[in-house]
Amino acid sequence: MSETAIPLDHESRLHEDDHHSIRLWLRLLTCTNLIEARLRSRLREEFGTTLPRFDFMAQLQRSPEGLTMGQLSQRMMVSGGNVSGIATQLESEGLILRQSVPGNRRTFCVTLTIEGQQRFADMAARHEQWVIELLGNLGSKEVEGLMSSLKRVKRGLTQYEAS
Amino acid sequence: MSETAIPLDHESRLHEDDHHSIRLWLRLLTCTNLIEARLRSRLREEFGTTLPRFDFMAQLQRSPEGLTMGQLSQRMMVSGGNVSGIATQLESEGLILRQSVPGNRRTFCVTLTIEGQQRFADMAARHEQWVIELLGNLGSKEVEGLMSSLKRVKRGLTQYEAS
DNA sequence: TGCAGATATTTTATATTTAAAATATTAGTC
DNA sequence: GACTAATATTTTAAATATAAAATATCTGCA
Repeated sequence: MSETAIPLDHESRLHEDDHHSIRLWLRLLTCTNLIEARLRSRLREEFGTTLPRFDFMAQLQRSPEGLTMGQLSQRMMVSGGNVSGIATQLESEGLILRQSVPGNRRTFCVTLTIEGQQRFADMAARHEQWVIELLGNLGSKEVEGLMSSLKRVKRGLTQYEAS
Repeated sequence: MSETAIPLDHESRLHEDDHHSIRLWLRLLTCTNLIEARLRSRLREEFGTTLPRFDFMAQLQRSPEGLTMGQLSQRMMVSGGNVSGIATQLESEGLILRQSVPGNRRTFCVTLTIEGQQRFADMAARHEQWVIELLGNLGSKEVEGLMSSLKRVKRGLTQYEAS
């Protein structure tokens, strides 16, 4: 038991004759789910917030000039209705602003408030520590290899979409 | 624009000075989300079902002797309440059985019905095609490299949990 | 100008998900 | 046997997610 406990996860559903793409997909899913679960529980414990709210604020912090709801939806890879709901929450908590733009009355310019910036900075520092802890056992060679392979995966996915 | 359109996704939130672990994490998240979205929409279009339901049935098909609710929860990496709800649905549709076990009145033994097995077989064949399409642009060398690196990621995550 | 179609967002209805509480059962200990 | 703790599952409440409908606005064109 102490030697080689087989983890039970998505990969438990594999058959011996499954295609290697299936194996890769399930391993990818397992790793992502494991990391997400850790980050989610820590964000909740330490900051009383959630992953999508953190993600929302992270995108805004990266774009100090502000983002529209549509841009946030695209970058967070969730539906428009979803960001709309999260924005309503964060706005009511005073962490973001939804300002109307002079030239265009359809769009909003969403930015972090000062309080939102400070709050996010605290969380981001801890978040970075957590991710480094979670992935820190990899050497830089291995990280490089993963980055380039995953870039190919990503490119294959996005160009596939176009065809 | 046609040459090198920069995709807007989770990685858009990166800063120049972010740690390489953060970069890796966001790329992992992006790839997984992209694949999940494709699989989800196709399962809905072609079979009118969802990813968690497919996952639930996949785990059962892998274990013909049956699984308990707790085992399903662990392997699907979701909460117990979640599998409980999915099981209720699949049971009402006649795709699974939730049988009580003689020696232990706490647990259920969940199995696929004959209809469930057939239904799953149809979906699994298409699912495999989709995943091969989505990841097929990778050479076998690259898949091997990803598999071994992700194994290290996974090991780091699960042993980290213990410490 | 007027209008058709495209775009941006929100709303609605429904489904999913989690965490935590509730329920029920089992196991261990004295 | 009785009591405590652990285990297995379901239920509940709140948050999250999607798809589709509804609103509102903009753009282009005749």
